Amino acid sequence: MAEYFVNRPLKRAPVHPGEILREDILPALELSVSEAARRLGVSRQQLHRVLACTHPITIEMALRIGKLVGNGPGLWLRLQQACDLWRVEQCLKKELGEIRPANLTHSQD
Amino acid sequence: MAEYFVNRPLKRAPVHPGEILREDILPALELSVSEAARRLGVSRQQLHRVLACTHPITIEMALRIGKLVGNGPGLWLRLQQACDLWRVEQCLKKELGEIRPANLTHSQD
DNA sequence: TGACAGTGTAACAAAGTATGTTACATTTTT
DNA sequence: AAAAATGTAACATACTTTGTTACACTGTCA
Repeated sequence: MAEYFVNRPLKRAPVHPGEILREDILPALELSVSEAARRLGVSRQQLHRVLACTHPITIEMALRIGKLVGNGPGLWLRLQQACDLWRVEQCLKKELGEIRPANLTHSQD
Repeated sequence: MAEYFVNRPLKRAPVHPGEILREDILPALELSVSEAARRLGVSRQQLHRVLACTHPITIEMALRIGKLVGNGPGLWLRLQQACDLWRVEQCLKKELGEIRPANLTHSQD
């Protein structure tokens, strides 16, 4: 038991949702990159950047992809947010360490 | 029963996390805006913009606030994302309507 | 009363980012 | 071989977050 469900900062970067899209989803739907981009209403380059994991899945993109794939934007947003969170956490470790948690004042007003 | 748990687009904009921070959290911690900003390591103006709900809680802000409040960034990110999602959905309704969901090909390779 | 700290609001600049467009080389398919 | 799809790069554009500065208003306190 123990640490399986502990919400702890990850040691390594989470999987980028673009990778899942490229490796699993598009093949399952038998969609080429070009055709997927066309149907999503974005440029081929933009989709490519997402699939190459160099650009994030924005909320707009998540809505588009969610509509095309049929599962809604939630999954893609959660995956992307995990990536963003991890990245920003790395950069901010030092600054965050200097923020002291505020204590609740146990006043009984 | 029925529609309470249905994941349906909201009719009205979700509550901005800045409002919760301003109305509930900061008062409970007995922190002024100026002091909270100082402890968060951001400018007073930036915190004010968040509290006034004119600016979003970015991931960086969520990490800072989560550290100060003591509950982590998750809550703030979820609330903010709900706002963002709603806003973008409003702007994209038309375009999203034109995206036809892809059908799974039931191939048995 | 006056001094002072906190707050709301606005304008500006700076830095970063997502996206479309264009171009070109390489790979795959027909 | 021809055509289509893909990977990669550079550029411009628009948008956004943040800090800074400035000013007016409020409440507190000596």
